[in-house]
Amino acid sequence: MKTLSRKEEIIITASQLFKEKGYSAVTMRDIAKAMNIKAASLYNHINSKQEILSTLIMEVAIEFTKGMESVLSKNVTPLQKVQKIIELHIDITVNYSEGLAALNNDWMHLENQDLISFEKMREDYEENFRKIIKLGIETEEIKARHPEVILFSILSTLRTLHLWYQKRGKLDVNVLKKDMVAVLLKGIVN
Amino acid sequence: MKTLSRKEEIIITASQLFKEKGYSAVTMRDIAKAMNIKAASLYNHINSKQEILSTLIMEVAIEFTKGMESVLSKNVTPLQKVQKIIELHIDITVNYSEGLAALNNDWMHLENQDLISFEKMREDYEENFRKIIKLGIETEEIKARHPEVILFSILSTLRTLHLWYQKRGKLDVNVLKKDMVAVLLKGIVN
DNA sequence: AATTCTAACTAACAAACGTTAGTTTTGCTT
DNA sequence: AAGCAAAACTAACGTTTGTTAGTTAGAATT
Repeated sequence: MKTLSRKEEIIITASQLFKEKGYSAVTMRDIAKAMNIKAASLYNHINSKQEILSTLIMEVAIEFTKGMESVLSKNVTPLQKVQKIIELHIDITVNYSEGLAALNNDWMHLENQDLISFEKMREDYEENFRKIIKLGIETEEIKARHPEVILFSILSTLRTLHLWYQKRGKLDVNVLKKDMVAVLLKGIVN
Repeated sequence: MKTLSRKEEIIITASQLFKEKGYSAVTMRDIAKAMNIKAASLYNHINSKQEILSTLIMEVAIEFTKGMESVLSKNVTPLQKVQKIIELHIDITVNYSEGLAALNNDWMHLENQDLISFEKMREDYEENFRKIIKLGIETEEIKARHPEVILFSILSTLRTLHLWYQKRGKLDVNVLKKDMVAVLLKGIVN
């Protein structure tokens, strides 16, 4: 068990508050109060509120980018790659729940180069996913529907998984993966 | 074509800004600037910033509640009810895009009775949906998977549809309904 | 022409915001 | 016990926030 630095504790506390109310609605005094210290004390460890957001989001964004690269490098069928992507999202949801919430809800409050980098990473990620789906349609593994609808329907489910994962008593990860893959790929109709 | 009251114009302008940056990050001066007037002038037409949010969200929430009641009253199979719910979400997405964004992202900034009412409506809505799914599993129309996973996977897709509907050049509503129903119910695998 | 209504304006408020500077306390290492 | 680094503190700053009060310009109604 790694001991957390004070800076890491601040970021974790902040991320929990961000998840509840969003970045803009959380003040430095809120974060400090949750740690039983004064707002000014936070600045012994961090440089700005913006830095907290940036640290949180960029860490998760890089995790997605690395995960997608790993999926792309695998020598498997397009459909199996889709399955790997679903599992990737579930792993990140479990390990970075609060950071994921910030990424989903507060990315637009990033500034300067961080915002540009983030948007590029997201665009690349979606484009890679889209290509896999299109390839799967060509090989007839995947049904010939509008790729955009398929992409969006899978991604939106995965992106909001963090909201449910905590509410419904933290299901077993492997069970969750199996169920999600089944529902998303094979539908719900008998 | 109904002419809008000044109050309605303010609410529409605000809702567009809320959708971009979230309720907390939008100031009264932002809203005023977008209308080429001063912030103080807004108060000739509205009582508070909170009132704008409340008006926006409650209107859409009531639309969902009425829609669900209509679905429940229909004498059709559970699976057909699920289909009706999907179509309900798409209709609301098309007609109340910005209000829907506020409902999804900023409901937690409602205050007092509005917050209580909203949470009750959402809980009832989900519970009704859940019951329909469970009934569909009993009648074997729907696959026997964890109902919570089915519920969440459909709802999360529908709830974030508004993000895509504008980005991807406003597809024809009827085509969209058909595709969404197909993907959500029958999956993507051949 | 006088009146009323609508919708804008200027000026200002108290509170809350992120942040800085300088100082004091705390707890470990020597 | 002394010294030191880490981490807290108090006090304050300049801005921005939502909002109120009182006033003015123009259009519609009498």
